[in-house]
Amino acid sequence: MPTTSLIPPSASLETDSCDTAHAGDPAVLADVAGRLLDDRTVQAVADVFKLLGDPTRVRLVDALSHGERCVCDLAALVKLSESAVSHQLRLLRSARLVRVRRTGRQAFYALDDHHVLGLVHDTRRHVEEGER
Amino acid sequence: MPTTSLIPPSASLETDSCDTAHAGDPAVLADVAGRLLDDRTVQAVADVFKLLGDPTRVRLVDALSHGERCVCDLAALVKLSESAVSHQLRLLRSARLVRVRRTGRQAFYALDDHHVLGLVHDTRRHVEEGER
DNA sequence: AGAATATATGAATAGTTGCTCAGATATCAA
DNA sequence: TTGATATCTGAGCAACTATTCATATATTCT
Repeated sequence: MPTTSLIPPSASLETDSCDTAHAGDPAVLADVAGRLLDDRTVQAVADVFKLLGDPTRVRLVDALSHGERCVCDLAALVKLSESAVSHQLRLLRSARLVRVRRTGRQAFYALDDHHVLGLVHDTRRHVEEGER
Repeated sequence: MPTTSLIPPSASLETDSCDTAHAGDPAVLADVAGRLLDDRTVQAVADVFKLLGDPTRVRLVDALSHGERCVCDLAALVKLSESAVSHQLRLLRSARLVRVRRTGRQAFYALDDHHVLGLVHDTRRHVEEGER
């Protein structure tokens, strides 16, 4: 069920939207407005998606889905410099999507979030479903 | 189960990674490399996330989750110009995340993808779980 | 101690993105 | 037709991003 509102989508007659001051049926619109996600949540959600919205970071998450890896192995897997990988891992780490375990001079990164893999898998299924 | 590989994550001894030419245990690394998502999939997945990685577009998807809406109502809901909203809707539309239904001079947009709401909901739950 | 290795970090830069503004298109109303 | 409304589109610009390069830090080996 895509609609949670009790009031039907586009009001009674769909011709009474968008006159002066750009107001649709005020009652319906106010109802929807009251149900919108708050700014903080919207920003937080967008931030997570933005982090996953880069091929390099998707590759890193994908690589880490097979177990923890050190920076230089990750660099080899995603075919980028260790510096570039380190920069990206820092972003993922500051959002707690990955965590580090340091041993000697090596840093082993691992996924630190049971949701992230799910998101990537869902999206993967979605794009594979869409190409036809 | 986060790990799909049959070969354990960091090889037998975790000290045999990253010598010359940045190769960890070649066997393990090659195994992981062979399981990585291909470039096309990675790019497609990142593209979807990138699309959702913007507060305005998250707001639009959220607003549309309560039913179809015309451009100017959406503009009022997300508090942006109709031009800005139209630009963003075009991006969402070209990725088939939303669809249009034109009636007279109005354009009613609706979610065109049963996965997208799920992604937003999952991520919302994730960020709300993370703040504590 | 000194050299080599693994990672991290800051600055610089090329590329991208999201908005505004002005104008185009299309529909409806008088 | 003329004017108003709803949406779309292109150009321009300020802000952001991902990489590279040079360098710093920290650890191990000889």
